Amino acid sequence: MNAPNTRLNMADVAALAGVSKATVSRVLSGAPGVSEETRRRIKALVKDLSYVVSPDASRLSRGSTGRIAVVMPHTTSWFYGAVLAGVLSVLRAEGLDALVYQVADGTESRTFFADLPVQRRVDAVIVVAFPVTEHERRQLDLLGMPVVVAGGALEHHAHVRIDDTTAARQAVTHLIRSGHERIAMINAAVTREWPYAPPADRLDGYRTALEDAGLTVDPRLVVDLPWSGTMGADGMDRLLSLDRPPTAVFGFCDEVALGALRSLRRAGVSVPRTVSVIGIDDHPLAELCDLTTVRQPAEQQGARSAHLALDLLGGAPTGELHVTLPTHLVIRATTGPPEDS
Amino acid sequence: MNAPNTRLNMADVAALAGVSKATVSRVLSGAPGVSEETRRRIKALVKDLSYVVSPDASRLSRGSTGRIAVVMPHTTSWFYGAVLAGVLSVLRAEGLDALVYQVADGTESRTFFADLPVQRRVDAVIVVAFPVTEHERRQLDLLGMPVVVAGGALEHHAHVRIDDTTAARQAVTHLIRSGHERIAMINAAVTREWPYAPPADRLDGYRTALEDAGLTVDPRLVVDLPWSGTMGADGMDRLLSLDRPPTAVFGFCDEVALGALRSLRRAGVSVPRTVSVIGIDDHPLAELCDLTTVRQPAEQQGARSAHLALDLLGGAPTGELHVTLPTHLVIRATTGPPEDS
DNA sequence: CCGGAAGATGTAACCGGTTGCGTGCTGGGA
DNA sequence: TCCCAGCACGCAACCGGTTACATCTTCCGG
Repeated sequence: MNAPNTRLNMADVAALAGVSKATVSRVLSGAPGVSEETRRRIKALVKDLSYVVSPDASRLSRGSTGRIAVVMPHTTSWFYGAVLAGVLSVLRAEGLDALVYQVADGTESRTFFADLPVQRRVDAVIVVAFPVTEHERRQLDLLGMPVVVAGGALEHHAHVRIDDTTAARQAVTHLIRSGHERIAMINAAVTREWPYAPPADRLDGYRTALEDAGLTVDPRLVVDLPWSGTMGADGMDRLLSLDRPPTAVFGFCDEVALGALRSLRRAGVSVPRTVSVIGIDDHPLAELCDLTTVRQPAEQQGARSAHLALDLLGGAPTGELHVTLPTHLVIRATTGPPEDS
Repeated sequence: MNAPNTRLNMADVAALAGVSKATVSRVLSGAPGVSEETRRRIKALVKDLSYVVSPDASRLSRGSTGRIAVVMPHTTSWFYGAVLAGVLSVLRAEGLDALVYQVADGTESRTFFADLPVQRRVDAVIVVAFPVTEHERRQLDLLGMPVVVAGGALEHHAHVRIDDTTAARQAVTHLIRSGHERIAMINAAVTREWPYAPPADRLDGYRTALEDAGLTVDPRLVVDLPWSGTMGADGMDRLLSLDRPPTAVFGFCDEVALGALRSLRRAGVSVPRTVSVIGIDDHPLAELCDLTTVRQPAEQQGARSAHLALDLLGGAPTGELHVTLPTHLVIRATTGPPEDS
């Protein structure tokens, strides 16, 4: 294989093959109207020269960019990485490229939705677990291209997600079945700047699970904290300082649950003997920490979103545009019956 | 602000403004030769119409794509996500887009380096902590565009990384200073298919730290395992089955160390009383697990790589092309003096 | 032996910008 | 008053493909 020669363009290849650009183009795009022999000859030459078409030029005449934007608030945490992995694997199979936009804080978000830099650069947008304000949603509507939401939902748009309420119910129900009655929740606080839906849904699941079991919801056992790496630990500290601490704690996600575990360990509280802990996600490190949790399929959410985007691009929305993927309880070593039972 | 109108092109804007495309182009690209008044007028019109130039068309005439490829073996683990975050933040500031390629297993790797799909799609490539075979390296050389390696090194190319040997020495020296003499290492096994450099370097640091302290290197205390989520746990199990288990364990990275912690916890071994554990990375969850570790600046490595790529694109390699970032010992609760001291 | 359909290939316009060069206008110095 | 520098702007070619349409063969039935 020779050196990939970027200086080479289709006209050169055509000249070398003794045909016109049109014929080369037809061969390369698999269009009909070229004799089998010519086709073979050109293909061989192209391979020999390591010629590749310019996607930009191609885009210009064809109209589609062959790219899809993936927008996420950050790339560091497991969930986003996993969703991205799912998206990428599907797109790669289709020969599409992914343009990743990290839109972290409020300022970035504002400029992103004001400038909409994805305009004209991509054919579709996949928004990953993004707290979108009403105004931002309207901006997305104006984009004039398919928008798919992964790990969340957005009016007017296709989405792939889990049922947060159900996931929370699965977690809390497991605690109830184990015999717990004083069950706390450490939740992520939602603000107008951060209108993230899962906290409310999971809180709802927590509440209804308790109510369905005939247990009362004690507001002192629900701790709301702004999102941070140590909010689980902070929340647990607060719960431990109560007169009657809970016997079980449901964390908004695994990272929160792991934070709670740290506080319990430092306080010398035995887990799960004195306090049980459960989270949501099934973060890879949850396994290493023996954390009981409710697994959500992150990579699958990414993959399905990508498929949805492709469907939408194909113009034929064959399947359902609103996909909810199932979650599963994964019992490990941080939950058990309460001490007094 | 009106709806971003994708149907609008520069000719339309020019017609509306009563000028030629050339003038609009000059205004939009900040080129000289346009009166201040015309400039203002066109800018206002452009804003009013929410017109954005087509980056592809622009690329075609200008020659550069305004995009950079980021190639990584996977996106899920913290390190890659953090590097990506660093890259993205720098690129965004420069108005460049990032095309992310996930090249996971051997097959993907082979096709990636054979087809070099990044050709003509980007101006530069950032390769993140990627085990690159000799043949693949040569393919990269042929690419004819700047290549920067983040979290590793590659002949002929710029790179940003940490000194793995030093990092390992920092970890092991900390254990030695705490009084340990039987120090084990759980390392990632390198194969021809996976020619990843850090394992060898970190092993080297482990060895030299021991030798410098006058300690002998016991080969039974070095466990090599193929990379997996539970290799830390598996390695620790093996170490625990020795006649004389070590009093301290150095994990190839934090995930390995956390795996070791799980085995110790399950075996009922007290940490750090009976066995101390240390890793490398300072994974965000290391803090939640109170894991002592050597911190490496992942996001910075990404950011510096991006800057390097930009420098290289600018044609003026101002600074050093080989950057080594410092690592720091972070002492938490999984290390302490050995029991018998 | 002839007309015409089907298939292979070339021609040229077009996608949406960028830019070298040319033109027309203005103002200042001789 | 005349000449020319200098500025503002338009013209048109070009970037590298795609594709509608035209042209030329070739092979068939009549």
